[in-house]
Amino acid sequence: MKLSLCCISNTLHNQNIKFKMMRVTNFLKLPRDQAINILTDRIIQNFITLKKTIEYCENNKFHGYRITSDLLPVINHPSILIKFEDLPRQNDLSFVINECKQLINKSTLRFSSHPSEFISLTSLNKDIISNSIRDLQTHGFIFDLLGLPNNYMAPLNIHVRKDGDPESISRVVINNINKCPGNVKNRLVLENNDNKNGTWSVKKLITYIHTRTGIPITFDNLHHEMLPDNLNEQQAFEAAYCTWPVEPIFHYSEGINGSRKHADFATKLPISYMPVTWEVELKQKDLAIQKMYAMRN
DNA sequence: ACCAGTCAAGGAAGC
DNA sequence: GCTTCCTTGACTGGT
Repeated sequence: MKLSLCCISNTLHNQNIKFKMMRVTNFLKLPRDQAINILTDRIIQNFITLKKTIEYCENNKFHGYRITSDLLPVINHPSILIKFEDLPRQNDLSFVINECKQLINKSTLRFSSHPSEFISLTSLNKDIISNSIRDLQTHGFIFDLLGLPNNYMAPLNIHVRKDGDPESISRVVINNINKCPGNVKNRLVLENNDNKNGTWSVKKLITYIHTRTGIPITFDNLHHEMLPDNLNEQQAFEAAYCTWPVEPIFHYSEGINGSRKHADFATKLPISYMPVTWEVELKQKDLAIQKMYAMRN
């Protein structure tokens, strides 16, 4: 059983090793130079936290790590728009990023990222699409900087969020995916979703998008439970599995009382019908993973 | 030192 | 057609 940590280690968090944020309103309140300096300090801190979190995963024999999308707060916001290379202290940034890169280079972990829920490749509004693609590009850029594979070994996983006619929505999605640069497109994968009466089950993603593009489909057990679309768990798992040219990264979580609110800990273990790495979306994070590894024994 | 309120985003759902 | 909620963890500002 291979398990992967999502973004944050609660253990490190309790030691005050945290990812730093910055809010748009706060940034805009300050003189731009001062705001950029504060932001840069926080970004450098974030790469140090990233390094410590990866080390923690290694030391605890985890099998993967989902890199947080909050490494570079607010830089892509339409009213801020800073290019990474325009940040000050480039030497300091290069230094911490290189440390992460070296660590990743000798690591056996699978790395991934799950860009924000608010990224939309389905919108008919051009600004929303260009904002979304810019955000994805930043993810691709960071993955490149960290020396991560430019392929599905290091996937960028997003949802198709809009419900409705799968034929017309899929056409919009595919068209917009094709606008993404190679370092995004080569890594982009799509995950099943679970809105009430929702559209994007594993089956629909495969039928309307995978078969036309080859884009791999991420299986999420909880989303599948909420929207099975006439496939049982094994069928959905195997159908999604077959869409990946490399070993898949799937998502495992449990809801509280049949809801989609994530539970603290697992009560059972995911069934790997075929070998996969499971990203564990449980609130107790690394503690939940450790408990799952202990349950196996 | 601590706590409650706030915040970024697009879409869904409720009225 | 408008408002509220969803989600997340850290920041902010008041005490």
